[in-house]
Amino acid sequence: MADQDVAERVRTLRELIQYHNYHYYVLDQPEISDREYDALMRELRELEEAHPELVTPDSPTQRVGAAPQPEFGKVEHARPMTSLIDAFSVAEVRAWLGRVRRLLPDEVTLDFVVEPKIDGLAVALTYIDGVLVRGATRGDGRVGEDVTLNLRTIPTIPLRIPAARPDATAAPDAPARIEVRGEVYLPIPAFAALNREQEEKGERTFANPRNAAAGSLRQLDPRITASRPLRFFAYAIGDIQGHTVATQWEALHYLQALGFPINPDIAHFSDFEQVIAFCQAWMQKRDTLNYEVDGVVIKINDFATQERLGIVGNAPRWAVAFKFPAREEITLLRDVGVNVGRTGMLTPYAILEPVDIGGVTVSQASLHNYDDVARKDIRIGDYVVVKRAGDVIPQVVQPIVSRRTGTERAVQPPTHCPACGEPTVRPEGEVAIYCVNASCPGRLVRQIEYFASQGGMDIEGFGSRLAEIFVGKGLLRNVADFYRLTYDDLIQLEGFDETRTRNLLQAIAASKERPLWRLIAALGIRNVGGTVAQTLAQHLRSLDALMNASAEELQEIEGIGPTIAESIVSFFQLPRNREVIEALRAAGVRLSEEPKPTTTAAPLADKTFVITGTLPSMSREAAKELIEAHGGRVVGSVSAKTDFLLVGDDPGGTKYNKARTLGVPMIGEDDLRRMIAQGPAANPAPTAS
DNA sequence: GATCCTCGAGTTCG
DNA sequence: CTCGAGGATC
Repeated sequence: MADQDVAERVRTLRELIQYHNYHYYVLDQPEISDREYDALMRELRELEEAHPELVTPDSPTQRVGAAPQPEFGKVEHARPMTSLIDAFSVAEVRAWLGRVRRLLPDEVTLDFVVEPKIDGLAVALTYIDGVLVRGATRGDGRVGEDVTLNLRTIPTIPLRIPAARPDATAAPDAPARIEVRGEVYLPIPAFAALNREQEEKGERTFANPRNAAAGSLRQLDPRITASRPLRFFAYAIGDIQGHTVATQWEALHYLQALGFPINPDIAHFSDFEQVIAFCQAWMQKRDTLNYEVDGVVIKINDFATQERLGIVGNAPRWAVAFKFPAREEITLLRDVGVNVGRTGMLTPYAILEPVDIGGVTVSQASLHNYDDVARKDIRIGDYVVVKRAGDVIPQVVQPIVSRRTGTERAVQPPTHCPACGEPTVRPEGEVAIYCVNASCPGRLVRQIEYFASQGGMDIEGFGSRLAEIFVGKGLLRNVADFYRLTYDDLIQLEGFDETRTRNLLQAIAASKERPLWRLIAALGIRNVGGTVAQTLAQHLRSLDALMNASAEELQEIEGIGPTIAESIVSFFQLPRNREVIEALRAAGVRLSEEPKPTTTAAPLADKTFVITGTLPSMSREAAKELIEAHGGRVVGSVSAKTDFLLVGDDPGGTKYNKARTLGVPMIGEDDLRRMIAQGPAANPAPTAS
């Protein structure tokens, strides 16, 4: 590249970075992902390193963040609030240690303090003679905004130190002056509640807890800040007079003694392998926390050693931030497609420019329903925030409105079914849009798929791909046609040799003997899933009884109300559906069942379980059957009525946290087996999480 | 009539 | 897993 071009590129990069700094730090509305931003910074840094004559004092590489907003007073930090060197892999963390080692004499031994890196925003609190006199945001690292009034509304920030502590341990005297640094953040449940509230009020929602915390702290009216449940953890001393501390570990405990909340999960290691293990353990654990953690900060413990290593650019050499893979990216929404569900429900889905989010390439995401799309004002051609949370399934969070060019198109709900072309219907008061054509081929594919699925008749080896082919070839016009398929029908299909053909025919034949409730569920009656089907099967014992029952009779059954009863009656009123039943009967499918012998003194009687995570030695389905076989019930979500949470590896955050707040005992697979073996009275010793 | 609990339906990538 | 909506209960 010619020197002139380099100078031009450097100028362009600086303008771009400054623009994005402003959006990120001042407006709390980033337009590009952290990754894209990092790439810009990296390019600029490399160019400046190759051409030192181009470096200027105001280059973004020489500063952090953006200038403070004019509405707040400016505060100069006693010592600059630096940023951290990032490491995106274990190898990069090791490389950091290697660089540190080379800068120090061999006889220096190192030990490390590690802290989960909470995704909030950094603040500095100044106390003089024990009184909180000022609180500031980081701003550009040198000068921040005075948000004292807002910070004073956060309950865990002491207004006076030493703060009274419940354990009544003797607290040290307050130092003459201290600047305490820490992170202000918003717990995830509070963030979700806040967004719901904002939505109801028709105000803009926040893309993530960090933005919400930043937005809450930057309120000009402290009463608004006070209404947001912000929290605080102290993590460093910026400046101190009248007391000395020698290490980071000591500093943290001194802060705690003064009454500041410190993160309970900090640790101190002298073995670097334990540091690495800590990082990896936290990467696994991050979904189970009720606050966002985007990495682990590793600091060299000894302050004298820190001093020797010093600061390069705007980041200290003695600390590194091990960053977890991103769970959120920004990408282009290319188009919006329409899915036809088994019930005829039409759901929009986003077709995205493929983007890597935490190691997985995401190219599609459900958009739920058209109301949701309209509420979020998502348009085709928008850049959108895409999140892949602990639940793995990607979702489109919101559009980047400021990045619009004016060529974006609004998303139109379909007026005609994409599969059959019939006009669509939107029932009064419902959000969903339906195709009501009973013989819509799109619906038929999904109905067939559902009939054969694991929750239904469980025809092994028959999935969505085959459902499409079989319907397309006209081999299946309804679910009863499964039992008419012959060897000759299948062998002609692509990919079907003799073995595969025989296997599928065998699997279909085996499905004739499924329990009655599976057949009822597999029929796909609206509002009738596995649980309701079991209730119906237990009370009525045969499909004929179900078919001939009136709505009134059905409502006698506990758990069946007017809506479900009506769904069932109208399903069997359709001649088409009665014909299918007769065909199933003729094919020899089991349509009734014997009354179940009453279970005697089941050890888990009347106990409700919720399962989360991966169990060591059995599938969740197997665990469910085991519990039900011994009289217990398994439900999908934790509530006050839940007796036990069965916890496996990598538990989901929602259930785990709810169980913890409600005090629901947590048990492991071993505890469950013990409860079953020991009989009804046995209470488990809940294992530590 | 309000509130809590539970169920059904749809869903991504490799 | 999350959402919306049905059912039971006060």
